[in-house]
Amino acid sequence: MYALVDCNNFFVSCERVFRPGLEGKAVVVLSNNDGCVVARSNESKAMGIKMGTPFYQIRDMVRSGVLIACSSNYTLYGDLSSRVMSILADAVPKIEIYSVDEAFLCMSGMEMDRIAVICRDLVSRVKKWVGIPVSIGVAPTKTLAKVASHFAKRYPGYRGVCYVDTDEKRLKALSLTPISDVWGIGRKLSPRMERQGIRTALDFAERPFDWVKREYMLSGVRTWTELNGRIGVGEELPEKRKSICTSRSFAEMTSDAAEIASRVSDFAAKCAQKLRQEHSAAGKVSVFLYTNRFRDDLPQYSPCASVVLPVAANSAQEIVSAARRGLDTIFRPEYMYKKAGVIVDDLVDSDSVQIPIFDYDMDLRRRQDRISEVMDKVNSSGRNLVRLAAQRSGDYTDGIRCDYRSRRYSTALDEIIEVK
DNA sequence: TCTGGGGTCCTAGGACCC
DNA sequence: TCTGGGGTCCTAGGACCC
Repeated sequence: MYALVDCNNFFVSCERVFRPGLEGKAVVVLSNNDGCVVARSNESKAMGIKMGTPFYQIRDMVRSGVLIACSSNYTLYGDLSSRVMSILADAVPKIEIYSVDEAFLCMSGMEMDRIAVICRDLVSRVKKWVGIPVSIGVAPTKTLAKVASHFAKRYPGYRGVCYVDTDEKRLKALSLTPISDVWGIGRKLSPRMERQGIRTALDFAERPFDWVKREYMLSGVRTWTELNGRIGVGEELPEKRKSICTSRSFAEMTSDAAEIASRVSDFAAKCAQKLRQEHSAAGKVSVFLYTNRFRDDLPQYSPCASVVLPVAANSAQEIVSAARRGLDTIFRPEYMYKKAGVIVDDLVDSDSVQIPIFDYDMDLRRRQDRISEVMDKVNSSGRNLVRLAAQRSGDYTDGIRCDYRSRRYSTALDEIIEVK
């Protein structure tokens, strides 16, 4: 059995922990730049506000006081997430953290009675110890556990935990689940399925295997298998990432080459820092640019350039210099850019990097590694006190709008101590 | 005026090989 | 007019997730 633990309206719940006055109110959390809605309280969902709604469309509701907006505060959410996860990890032999607000608990070999005790306990413990409400879905496969957790979340009668542990319950649950709510069926697939007469998860699960395979190939078969109660989704998520991306939208569009170059340098330096944090090195550095896709009155351009490094690297100097070279090949001054980013790919373990035998300046590499080490130490406060001249004077998150930002309630103290 | 960021996996098709 | 067949590997783009 799997238990999927899902934090309810996670970002909103995090804000509520430190502002109890938000309880019972219609609240939304906004993306970077206060651009669009990324989390909603039940009350704001009930008002019809959709995920991804641009903020300007609901600004009047905020002004008139019927809706409260919070800028996103990912430092806070990350900290509360790790507190929740450590409580979950302590309760079961094995946990797979699936996202910032979700984890699968592996309950294999346990009696249902025991599972029920653990789950009930976790709902109240996480609420009491961290202040975050969670819902739990229990079922024989991950996809069914997701279905179960939706019921747990939607109907208070379940008191936070829903079990799909018999075939009867499975069929009932699937018949009440719209196909678009199924894990793995997204916005492109669900309209297509509906045209084929598939309205609910049960409609899909009842189609013959061969038809599913022909129409929806491997990923369709996987979902179909899981809905029918047999494991189709693999066990473990890899512990190390395979690519790392740092990107931001700009508050205002720009064509300024120097401005964009320094932004890209910031993103590249941030990627290098993330690489070092998980002891990885990148074999490839890519840069991408976007014009404003919502402005159909303006010419559109969204290039991407990749630079292959002769030797996998993670120093700020090397990653930034590769990113700048890539940028030079795609930058065109006649466009107005709204967003840029850097992706590092082909990651390898940093202490197993292949060094060429000939034509390689080992001394330079050692110096760069040493410089990175010192930079990381000095910058461990989170403020970029030491940076390359190519970077901007601030940090890569500077210049983005966040008019409704909460404080770093749970991490600010650590920061002050470290700076001292 | 104003529309996020960061990942994974899969597939089709091209390049290349014999 | 007419131009093999069958593999593998890589990559870009598209789908999905939160």
